Amino acid sequence: MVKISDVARHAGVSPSTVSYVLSGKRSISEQTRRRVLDSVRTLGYRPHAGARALASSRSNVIALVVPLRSGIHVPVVMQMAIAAVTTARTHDHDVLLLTQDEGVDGLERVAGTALVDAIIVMDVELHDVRLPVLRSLGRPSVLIGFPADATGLTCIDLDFEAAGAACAEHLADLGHREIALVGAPPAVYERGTGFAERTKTGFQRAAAERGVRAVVRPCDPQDARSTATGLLRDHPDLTGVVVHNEPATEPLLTAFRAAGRRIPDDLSVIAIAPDDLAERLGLTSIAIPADEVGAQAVTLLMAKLDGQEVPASTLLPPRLVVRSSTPPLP
Amino acid sequence: MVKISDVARHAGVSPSTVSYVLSGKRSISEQTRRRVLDSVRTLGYRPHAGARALASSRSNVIALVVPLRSGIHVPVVMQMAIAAVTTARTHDHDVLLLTQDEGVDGLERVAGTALVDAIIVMDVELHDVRLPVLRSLGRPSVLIGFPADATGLTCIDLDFEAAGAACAEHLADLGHREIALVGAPPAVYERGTGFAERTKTGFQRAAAERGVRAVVRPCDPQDARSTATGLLRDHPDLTGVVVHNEPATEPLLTAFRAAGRRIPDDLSVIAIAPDDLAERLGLTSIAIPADEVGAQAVTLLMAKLDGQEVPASTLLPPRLVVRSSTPPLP
DNA sequence: TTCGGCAGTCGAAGCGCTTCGACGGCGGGA
DNA sequence: TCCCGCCGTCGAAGCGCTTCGACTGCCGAA
Repeated sequence: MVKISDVARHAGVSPSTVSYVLSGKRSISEQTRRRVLDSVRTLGYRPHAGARALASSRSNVIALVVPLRSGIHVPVVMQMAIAAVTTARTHDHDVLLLTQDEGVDGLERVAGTALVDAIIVMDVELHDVRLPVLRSLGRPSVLIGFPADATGLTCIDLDFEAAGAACAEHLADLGHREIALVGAPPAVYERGTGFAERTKTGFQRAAAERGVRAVVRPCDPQDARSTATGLLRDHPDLTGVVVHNEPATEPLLTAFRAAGRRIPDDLSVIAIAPDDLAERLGLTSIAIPADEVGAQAVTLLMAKLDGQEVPASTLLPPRLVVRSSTPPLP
Repeated sequence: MVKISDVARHAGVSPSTVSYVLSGKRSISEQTRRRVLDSVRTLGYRPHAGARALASSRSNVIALVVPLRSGIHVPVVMQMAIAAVTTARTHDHDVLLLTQDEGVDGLERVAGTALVDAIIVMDVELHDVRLPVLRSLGRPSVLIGFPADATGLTCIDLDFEAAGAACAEHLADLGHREIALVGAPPAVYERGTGFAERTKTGFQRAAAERGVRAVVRPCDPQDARSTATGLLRDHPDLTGVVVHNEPATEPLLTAFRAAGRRIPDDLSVIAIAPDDLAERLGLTSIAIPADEVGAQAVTLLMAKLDGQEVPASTLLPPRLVVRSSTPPLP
């Protein structure tokens, strides 16, 4: 293994000079710089990560905690992870993969051993047990998703309120006068805050602003059929539906069709769902911008590592992709 | 930060004794052991990863290179990755996530800086440019998938030959007398060796042993329709089909139906494909055992890190899951 | 009784890097 | 002309851990 003293000898300088050339933390004459860099190249020098971490108390590694539970959409997670790794690399950092099931211990371990400098947690829950730990860990962190109480933490996610509003506005623009939002299962709403609630708020506000009648229904995926028929019974003039409930999306479409509504002829549909699902079903949709979330999470984390102040919450603007399920009304 | 000398002082021993208690590399009296472990616990000591790596030249981290190209099935990759992390943890190791596009440089970087002790590469190609690097890196590695020339490397994957055979046998058991394998696109076969070829070999061998007529066709996903009609025209007595071509699976089913064959009444179908696809389509199938592949890859790597000899190639036995697409013949 | 050997412990020497303080030389202001 | 201060470089002191050799008792064999 070639070490910094080898480079120093080869370049005719001291090890500390080599270090300063490489880190740029002190001014070095152009001539010395060049000589050192030449030696680095010809010797193929690579600083030892452990030694560097020990001396500088910076490992240049961040932890990424990925979720395991079944409700989540794997491609979205993967996309975020890849984006995170790619972005981390542009900041000269690497990514350590942790699974949800390591839980609190995992966080304490990687932070406590100084294996990582900072942490990204995906898929935080409303009352996540990891929150107090993250707050007291003494290392920067970024959460993907919003817990009930995010004080002292940095969070990022899609702006679900804007997403709800965008859906309502799109339908209003097309001429719909009565629209519905079919949301998460009742249990999710009962738990209080969260992305489900936000979508609803945005949807209702935008509809009100446009003078469009708006109804909101929760929906258990297994009750898709009854939700659909109930909705159509109570609101026979309904012409537009927003579905924010990934597993229920396909069943709902089936149920609407079974109830005699052609899509999109009789009923326009927008999904708030991963792009591949919407793509496959040909639905106008708002996707989770996974790449952007992953990349931004890392960017925020890097800023925090640099000691900068960052906004406590980052809401990414929704992007509505129009597909065949929301044509203009005749 | 509490360090080993703090523990030593608290326990009334020397730092080296603490180290030996923790590593178990020298015998320590039960009494001292207990005292040290108590101190460790009450002080909440965690060894500094960087210091440990520097002193022991072992980082206890392995790299996992995940593929990016579009052909791959994301949930399978994710499942392997999770299994790898979980298994690595049982061996007291962590996993660093690398993306394919870091390529050769990435491997040289993480190995050269001693950031990782060993490497797992997923989705190796037949003539992967990373192979020579892996061979010369001086660190253990395990490949998931088989390149054309695997000398000096450790590989693991599903046993596609056995999978092909299992499909043929299952159909033979059910009473089929003429069966077909619809495989990868022609280009894949032309490239020579690889999993496509192996499946074919196993399929043909088993069919021959059972006295069943067997035909093999490559298939481009966009030519699914013509492949299906051509197959049925040339072999009107065909009653069983094995599809080993993930993207073409659904189009092929559609094409068979369009050609007037009911599934499974007129035509039994087996897929060699990810479980979720087969599940969704209700097809009897052989899945890629992602969990097992990921876990075993890590186990092999750990054995190599321990200096043990491991088999150059590990072929995981296929498991055929019977669903509704292959009922017994009347 | 003597002594070899082993179990249990310690001290010290690194592992390879960063960083702090110091120092020589040189340019510019007084 | 003198001195201050800055630029560029060096030496040395760690960062926290592992590990090697050495030392001390103590037991059992001779």
